[in-house]
Amino acid sequence: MRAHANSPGMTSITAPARAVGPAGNSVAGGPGTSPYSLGMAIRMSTLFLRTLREDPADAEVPSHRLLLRGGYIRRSSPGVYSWLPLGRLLLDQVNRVIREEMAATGAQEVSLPSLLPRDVFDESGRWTEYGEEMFRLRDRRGGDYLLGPTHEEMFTLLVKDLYSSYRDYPVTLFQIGTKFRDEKRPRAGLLRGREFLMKDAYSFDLTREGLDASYAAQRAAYIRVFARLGLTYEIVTAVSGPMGGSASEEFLARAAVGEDTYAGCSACGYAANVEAVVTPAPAAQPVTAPAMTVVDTPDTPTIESLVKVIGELGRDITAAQTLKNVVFFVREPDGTGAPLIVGVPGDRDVDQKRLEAVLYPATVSIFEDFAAYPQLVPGYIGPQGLEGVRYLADPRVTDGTAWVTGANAEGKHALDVVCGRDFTPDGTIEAATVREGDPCPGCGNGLSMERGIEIAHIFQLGTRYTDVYGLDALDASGELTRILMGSYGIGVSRAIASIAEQHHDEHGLMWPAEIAPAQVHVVALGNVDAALDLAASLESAGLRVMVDDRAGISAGVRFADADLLGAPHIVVVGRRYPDGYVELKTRATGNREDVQLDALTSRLAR
RNA sequence: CGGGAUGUGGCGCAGCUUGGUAGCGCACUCGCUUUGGGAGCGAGGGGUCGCAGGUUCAAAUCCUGUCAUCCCGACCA
Repeated sequence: MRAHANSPGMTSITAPARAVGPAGNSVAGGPGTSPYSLGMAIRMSTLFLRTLREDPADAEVPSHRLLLRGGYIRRSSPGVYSWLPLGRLLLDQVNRVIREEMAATGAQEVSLPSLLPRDVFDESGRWTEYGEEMFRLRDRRGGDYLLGPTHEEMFTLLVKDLYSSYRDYPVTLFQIGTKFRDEKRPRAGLLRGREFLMKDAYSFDLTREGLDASYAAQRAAYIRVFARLGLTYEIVTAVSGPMGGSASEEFLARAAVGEDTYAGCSACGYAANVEAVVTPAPAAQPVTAPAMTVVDTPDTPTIESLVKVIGELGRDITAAQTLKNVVFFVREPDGTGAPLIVGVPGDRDVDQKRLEAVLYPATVSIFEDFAAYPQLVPGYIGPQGLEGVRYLADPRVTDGTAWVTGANAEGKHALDVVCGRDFTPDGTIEAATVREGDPCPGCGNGLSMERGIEIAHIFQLGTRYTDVYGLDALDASGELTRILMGSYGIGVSRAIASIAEQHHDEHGLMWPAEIAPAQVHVVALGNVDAALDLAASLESAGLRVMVDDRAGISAGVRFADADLLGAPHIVVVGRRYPDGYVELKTRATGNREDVQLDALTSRLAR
């Protein structure tokens, strides 16, 4: 495939490389100044590129550092980046892979606006639900608009606009475009931006089975996409977040700088985002504990101090036998709110991320208004005899389990407080922190915790949006059928950063051949004409080629830039060229060998 | 939103304590030399020192305010 040719029938309109002088800059003006003309190698002598020798001070993570140093991207404003020519070429390659795999599923590409009217989002509820994360703006007439964070609403309306018969379905549409989220704290370059590139696809089906099939097709396509992008990743079960929906999986690229934590089980293959990890609940057990007693435990506001004091009273307990009760304030999207007490084993904390995931779309904050609830004694709260406040317990708090917990009085705790006898929670909740070694819900073995970057999220929306807009199809018997929807997103710019995270060393980037902006980087040491000739012949053999034809640059700089820019193969046209040899360096391994010119193309092809 | 730090040419930094009219390295331009792993010598161009007030004969430097950026945490996909 001729990657740079954007129209199959087009041929080169530039002069052949051969005609260009040794200085590499002899063609002034006209089409020849393009560093990557149609069907021709990228010429560094005219490429809009300046590599940086030193790390920019504000770049910490490897992908951000190297993409900046290599001249792929430039920061424009916080969390917003420009793509320079090399970055743009890289992006084109990644988009090409995505488009090919989308086409293979039968999905059709469209392009919807980013500037969206408020009323559409009022109907879906997301104008209020999405919160501060949404970029909002106002036009001259005072009309409210937003910059799209995702496009469920618009796609649903688009399909409703055109389709009304069961004969039209199923259909899957996708687009690759810019998304906007007003991050409180953008960070790590491309990994978490306020403006970013996303491929989002939406499937529309008549039946549950159809939705399952569409979901499976997209999931399989994603597996192929990420394999071609050279990413190591894990598919984990997830919660669906602000988009709503049921079945939900995330693709997490393994990376130390990842912001998502997931739990994996090597024994049975279970993998879940830490938000979605299910705690195996022990079976209810008969009550064996003696009757509840209350003891004086002054100055024990923490679990640690409590365990110590109870021990001094002659009762050896561990933190895991205590019940910690944390008060939160839960605010619903409509603005109403109420306190909620969450009970977890004392050796664990409440993971607010997990808590919010369960309570979504409500938001959670730390409870402070103890004056309004005199029955709540901070540091000494217990579930027994608690009135007027909702109490949800960890799944490990099953009937018959006995706990040491607060006695709802300053300086007092209660022993042998038995669930089902002394108190009954209003329900269970997954909110406790998950730890390395916790039992796997699939098989009971120990879970391990890993960090990852969320590069894709797929979920079955069902009728979440089709209900809102009334997207129906007339079936064969003339009845209306509600359409079932699925949503499938790939963070394109984030995936690129993830590739950089997984494929680099101390010298620079190491792109997989499939998406490298140039698959071969030809370094001219002295003999620029020869290098250009070679580049042209490699290009005509179907490879994407970049050639360092810059004048007056020392060999060391050329080698360093080649390593930094990250083409998988580096070909050096140097001292043995007159004998018919060039040096071939494999970027990923650092291996170098002399290769006969005649054999080079076939070597690179395999 | 809490904590920490920083704003001086395109990039990385020094100068600020003790005010005196801006400097170093890289990059860039020109010349000569050099030419297989970030070359050498020489000559150059480029900065209202984040912004606004104030103190002072004089402010990058001192004072007040403000804005911005980065990092950690919290939160968020």
